[in-house]
Amino acid sequence: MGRRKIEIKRIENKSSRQVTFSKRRNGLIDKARQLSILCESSVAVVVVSASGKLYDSSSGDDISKIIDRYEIQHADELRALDLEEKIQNYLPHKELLETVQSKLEEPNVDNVSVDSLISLEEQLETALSVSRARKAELMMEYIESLKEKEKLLREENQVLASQVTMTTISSALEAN
Amino acid sequence: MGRRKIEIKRIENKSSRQVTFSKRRNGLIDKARQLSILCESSVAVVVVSASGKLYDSSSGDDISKIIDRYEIQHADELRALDLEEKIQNYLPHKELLETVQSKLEEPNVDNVSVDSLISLEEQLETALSVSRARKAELMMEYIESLKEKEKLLREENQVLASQVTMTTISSALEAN
DNA sequence: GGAACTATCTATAAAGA
DNA sequence: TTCTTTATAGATAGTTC
Repeated sequence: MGRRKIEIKRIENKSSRQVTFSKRRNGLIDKARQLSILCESSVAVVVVSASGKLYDSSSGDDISKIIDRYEIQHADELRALDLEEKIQNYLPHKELLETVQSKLEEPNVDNVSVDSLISLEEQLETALSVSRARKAELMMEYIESLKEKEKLLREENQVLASQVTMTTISSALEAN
Repeated sequence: MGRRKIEIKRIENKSSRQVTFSKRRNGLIDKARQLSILCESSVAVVVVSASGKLYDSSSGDDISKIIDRYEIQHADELRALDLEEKIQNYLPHKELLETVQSKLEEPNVDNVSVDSLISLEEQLETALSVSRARKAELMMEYIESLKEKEKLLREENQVLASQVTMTTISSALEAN
């Protein structure tokens, strides 16, 4: 639906790719908005440009709610570590709290409650370090993907550089 | 773009709402696919229907990678820290410690160990949050530097590509 | 200055009622 | 399927950083 039909393949011209990206991204987000209103649903759209810039939108509900919903669905896939953690770490703490509290109500307190507190602290630390580790992991993954991209670019670069050399030499030879 | 114009508001008829949902959802996902191919980007779409059913699609990369990318971007904005904060909210352990302390302040208790526990915990928390923040900061800096490097490579690449074109054209001209 | 990105306009391909 | 409305290609101008 434009001046002419285009094939669905990477647009080679950088600036028209950029223009198309911006236009179609807006179009997509508007379609998402319409779907959400027309059919009372929630839609989240996340777009990452080639340059790594992030664009997101949501309609019908908060994007984090929609993503949470996605993560709940895929809980088995380790992505929902989040939820798993809540279940695995939060519950024992609750129990532990109750234990500590009940211990406190007993007459001869000290050692037991201090021990419980230490253990609570340790469990809490574990839970926190898991979520921290998850964040670090996400960042590391991202760093790896950037490094990979860099490597590919360097390779492409080298091919191009040798092409320049070759064509220059051959045209010099032809000149003689 | 149908037989007649429709207003963007909830479709009241249940069955046509259902039909529209299905058609537009597919259309949206296809548009996402096209955007990703045309502009070498990654697009994730998550749709939750009114009945709670989940539909998702991704193009250009795995949906979890795209969502990870979203979460990294919003790391400061609390989504990645989510759990950490939630745990801290669910477990007001500082208050608990204070409660314990006040309970223990009654006759014949080991005050010293509780005091040192509280102080230890506070110090630990401070140290951890500082080093955590510092680590995240360093990683973000690193990510920025990688992005910058990528940008430079892309530019260099483009220069080389145009050189190849130029020399090819000029040697073709010389041949005539 | 310059690269990256967005806005505007019109003709037309394509979505969808 | 039909056939109207809409999205968007292409070109270019403007904006932001």
